[in-house]
Amino acid sequence: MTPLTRSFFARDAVVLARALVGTFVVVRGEEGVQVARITETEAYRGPTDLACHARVGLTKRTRTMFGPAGHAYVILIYGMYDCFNVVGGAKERGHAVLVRAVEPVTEVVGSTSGPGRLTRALGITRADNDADLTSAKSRVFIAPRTRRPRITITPRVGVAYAGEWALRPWRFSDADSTHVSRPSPKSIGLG
DNA sequence: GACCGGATTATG
DNA sequence: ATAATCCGGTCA
Repeated sequence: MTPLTRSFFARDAVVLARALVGTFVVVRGEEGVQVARITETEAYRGPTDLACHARVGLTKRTRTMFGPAGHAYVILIYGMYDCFNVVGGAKERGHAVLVRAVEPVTEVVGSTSGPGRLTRALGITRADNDADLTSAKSRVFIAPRTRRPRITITPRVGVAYAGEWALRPWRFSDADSTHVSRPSPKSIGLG
């Protein structure tokens, strides 16, 4: 599989999030290559988006987000789960897309529906933070989709603290895939 | 240098 | 419903 090029990623996170549904995550582990198709994403649109980590500006943690598009932004949440994001944005603006679910193409052990689950199943960790997803030499990269999925659009999950930003319809999922995450009870009833 | 609270999940 | 579990961001 051939990785997508930089220009694919260097776009507004909302546009990129939608375009990433149906693309393939390729992970080159020690026991071979794992491939999974992205079925659910969320856009995080830079410093002005109060749900986005970039809202605090350029820090040690967010440095990757403000770097070049097409790199991986992997962070720890709740002390125990890694989240896999893809850096977007035309001008290193702190845009990123969270990958919330994938469906296995090759054999993958464990559930891949849910941001914390897919990283565990695919073996993606913070060690992969800042990896260049446009290079076939990277341990992790992303390859083009082979068909255009039907997309379901909903508000983002788990960002109720972000006020009106939590209502933005910036979550994109494959309408025909069963491999999507279940919204946490906390996020239900937002409006 | 202490404290707070998550882009979640598993279990009761 | 709630515990598990770490660290970045914030304030002192």
